[in-house]
Amino acid sequence: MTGKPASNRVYLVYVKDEEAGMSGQEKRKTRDAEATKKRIMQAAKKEFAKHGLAGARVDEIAERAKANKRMIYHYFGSKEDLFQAVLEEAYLDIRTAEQKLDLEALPPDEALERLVRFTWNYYLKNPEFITLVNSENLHRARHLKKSERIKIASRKFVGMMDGLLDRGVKEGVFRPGIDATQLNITIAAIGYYYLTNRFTAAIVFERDMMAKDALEERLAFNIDTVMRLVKV
Amino acid sequence: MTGKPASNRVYLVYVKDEEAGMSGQEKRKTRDAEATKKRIMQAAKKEFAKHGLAGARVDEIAERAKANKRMIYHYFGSKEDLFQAVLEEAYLDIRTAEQKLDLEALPPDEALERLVRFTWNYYLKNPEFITLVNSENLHRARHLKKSERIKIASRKFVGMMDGLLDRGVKEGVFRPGIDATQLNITIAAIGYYYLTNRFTAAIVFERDMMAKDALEERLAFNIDTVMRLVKV
DNA sequence: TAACGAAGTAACCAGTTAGTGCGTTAATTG
DNA sequence: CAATTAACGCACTAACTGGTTACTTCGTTA
Repeated sequence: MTGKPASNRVYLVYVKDEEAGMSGQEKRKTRDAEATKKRIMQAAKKEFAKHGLAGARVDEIAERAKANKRMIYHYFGSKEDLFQAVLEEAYLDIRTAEQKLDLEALPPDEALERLVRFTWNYYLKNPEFITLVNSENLHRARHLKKSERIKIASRKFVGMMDGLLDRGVKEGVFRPGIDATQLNITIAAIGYYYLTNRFTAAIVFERDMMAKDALEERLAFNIDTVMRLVKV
Repeated sequence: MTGKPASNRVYLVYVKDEEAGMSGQEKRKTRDAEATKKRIMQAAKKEFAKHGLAGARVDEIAERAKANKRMIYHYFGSKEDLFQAVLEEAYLDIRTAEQKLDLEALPPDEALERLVRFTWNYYLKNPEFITLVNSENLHRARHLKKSERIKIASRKFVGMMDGLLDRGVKEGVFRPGIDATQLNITIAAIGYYYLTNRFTAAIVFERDMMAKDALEERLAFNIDTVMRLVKV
């Protein structure tokens, strides 16, 4: 009736996570902002990859990350901002891995084959990347547009391919006049399409697209395709 | 107080759609199940293509179709069933168009080029197809799996390609040993990937992917890629 | 022409979902 | 060690959304 009404909320005491017999796993520290952020990012990557931006559920991400939903909003601001963070990290990861291929140290044709193999294997081992990119394109690259870091990393990547093609032409192993962008897109396409559309393709072609020999056959076919395209 | 309470709903009188000066367009009949169904399908195709299955809004579809939401559930049962209907129609449409190409009447190399051109142009003119397929793959082809009609149409399509390759080998214009499925996937991939990922690609490659000359360049590159792949 | 089934409609509902208010608890620092 | 700061958590809500109820009205046909 008078003054402030007493809070009717009930708060539980923190439960120590030292459950008996649960050792072996490194014990989660009680407070660790970076670790929590990382767990949220990982969980979000999975969830966004599985259901797309619209289909993903923030509650699900929180649960998977073993974090409170409030933390997501604390660290990332909104569902969309979280998506953007996840997407940016995914792009940066593949671009970084590409830089590590050290293609400059190899003869042009070997370098190109290595790139085709790498691209294929990266998609294969990081299926979330493909789905995230699909989602982002459904949203007309609205999020990627904002990332300056991605633009810089992309330029470096395109430059690397330009250099590789030039070198191949100079050494007489590649025919001249090939556009680096077109080649890049093709290398990505022949792997990406196979993997992203493997479910519908399995029905159309009545094959198990993910069988070990099917995957090997595809990689060999793709290398062949690219080599026939560039060789003199 | 007693007996049935009177309905408190207010019903509006049907509004005749003979708005002054709106002629020229063929007047919509007051009752036309087929037309309504078709409008719903078209609206759904747009909405699903634009936002994906999860992102699409049934209310939006109803509005765009100028139909009542109840009609969607009356004709299609559920949002998912509507998606399935739209997807099936989309697949049937491209498979039908392919059959009409009459590739058997052409020399093998010309037939193949025609198919590459057709595939590219079909994707270009039917952007919803690509996005629907992406959505369906996000859902692991859950809906397509149920469609027997698609399976039959697919078999016919694969058979056509098999025949074309065989004929090319016999006539000595194609090299032997090419797998029809791999080739098919590649033909689709190099067009599909370019178009579906045009938004992120525009950022990575800093190009306008949809500029007229960019599109022409890509088609030429794709034809070249396929021809180098199959020719002896 | 009465009557019946199909086409059409608006209001409603129950469950979901992104996002918050407001509090507690652990770590850090003066 | 007191005070401040940052991490964390529960309960809640406003808006949304797929689906339904309960009707009206049109077109056809027995």
